[in-house]
Amino acid sequence: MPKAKKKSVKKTVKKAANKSAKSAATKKAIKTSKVRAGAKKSGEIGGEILLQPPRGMRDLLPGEQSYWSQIRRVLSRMALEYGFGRIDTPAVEYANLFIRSIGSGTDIVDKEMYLFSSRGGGDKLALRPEFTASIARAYLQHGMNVLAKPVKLFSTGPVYRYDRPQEGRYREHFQANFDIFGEQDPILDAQLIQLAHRVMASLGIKNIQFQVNSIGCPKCRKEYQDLLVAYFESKKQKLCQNCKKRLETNPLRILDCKEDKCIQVASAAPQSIDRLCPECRVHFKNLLEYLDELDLPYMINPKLVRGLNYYTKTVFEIWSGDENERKYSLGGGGRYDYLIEELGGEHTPAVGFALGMDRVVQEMKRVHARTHVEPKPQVFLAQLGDLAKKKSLKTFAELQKNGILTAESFGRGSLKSQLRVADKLGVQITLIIGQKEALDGTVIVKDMVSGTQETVGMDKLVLSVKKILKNNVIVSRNGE
RNA sequence: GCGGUCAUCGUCUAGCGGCUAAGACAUCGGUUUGUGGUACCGAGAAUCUGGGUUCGAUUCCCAGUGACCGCCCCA
Repeated sequence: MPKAKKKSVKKTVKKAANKSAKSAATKKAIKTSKVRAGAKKSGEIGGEILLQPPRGMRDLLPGEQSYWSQIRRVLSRMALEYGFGRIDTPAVEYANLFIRSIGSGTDIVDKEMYLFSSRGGGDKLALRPEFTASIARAYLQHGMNVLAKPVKLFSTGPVYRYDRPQEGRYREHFQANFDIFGEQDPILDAQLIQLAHRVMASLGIKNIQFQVNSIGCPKCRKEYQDLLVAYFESKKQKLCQNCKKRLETNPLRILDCKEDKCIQVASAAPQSIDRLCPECRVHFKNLLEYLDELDLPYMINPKLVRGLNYYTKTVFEIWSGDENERKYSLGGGGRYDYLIEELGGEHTPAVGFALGMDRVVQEMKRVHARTHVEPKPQVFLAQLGDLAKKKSLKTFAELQKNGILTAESFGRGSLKSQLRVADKLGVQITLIIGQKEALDGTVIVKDMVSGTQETVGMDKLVLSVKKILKNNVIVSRNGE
């Protein structure tokens, strides 16, 4: 049988010789189960329980939450300012929704989507790899086309992509998503980029840059694509294996290939912005004028194409940091004027973008951005003895009701250990209820800063605590 | 999907083909009776999983898993 078992028994016996046999054995058993709690292979139903999340997924622990709440606060404020209504859609959709909207031939659909069947086996489902398809679905389903245009929708939540995890790249990651339906004017595109810029600025992330491009509408895109294919066909021998395939499936992506030889070929390729139809050309020109007017940091990247098929006209990405530190984009988006039609609605131009929240957090850490820190309790409630313990819960609730954030450690017995905790938490006041106080209906109010304490009646407790807190604030203000 | 680096208490690290795997931080308890910072004492806590080589593996080899990096792709 498994070596581990033999070993643990051996060790247990050794330990047992020294110490209390029973407890050592028990602990060892628990210890072993920490990582393995069964005998079968991982992933099997009824198999071992791995005490870790699946690959590419992670826990966001309390210590990290100040970044996340800061982002959420900024996002919801911006959403409000720019008139976006919050929408939440399921993380699971029918797979066809994504296949139709993102398009087969894209990496996201072809190799990164989590696909599964429902229990009945009939429904082909998928974990969402992005938001826009779901939002468009909801837009249609709930008849939002009758709302005053533009319709602006905002969402945050997890998305799932089955790719190789690295830093800043997770199989489950969180996106904030903004979509605007019903307007084709590029001023909306510009406004969206402005919004993204302001979100970053509010988070303390300076030094960002937008890359923008226009890939045209279906008409000029088709013409351009034919031209591009013809060009690449003529240079086919010089392309990498992948790009030879892309010639059939997604020729635009060749422009974005990182292989040296492909870069060389692509550098001389016709550019989409030179081949735009008059309408798209004007659209792009106007967008750039708006961006100039807003003084937003952007550069035109003619090779920017993006991996989703539904985009038309404007595409853009957000990058941060200095040139050599740039590893990945913080967000991206673009216009998708035909997606709603593709899904069966009336012609509805639209534009949207997604922000990678995990990457934004990483960036915030890198630039030591300010975070949102939740208020910490300034009061600790200590109890001593059975009667006091009984009263403590009620007192605790009473303090909270009066807006006094209070910490406690009711499970502890000794006053000393409770005071240690109080000190560690850095509270300003410790309230002590002992046997005597419980009988008298009083509380000891101890000022942790000065070390002085006084006994007050239970009815005066709130008042007394508030007074000390107020004084201490003044003292600390003067101290600054 | 391909390639590279790595894997020891909760965390950061040490170590060696062979005695009980060491330390720091953190945690918990104590230093007499109902009072916190420091100090002192004590406790619990780890060699990722599986296989191989070996008398003996935490150490060497292989595979798996995971993290990180590069490619691919993307947020």
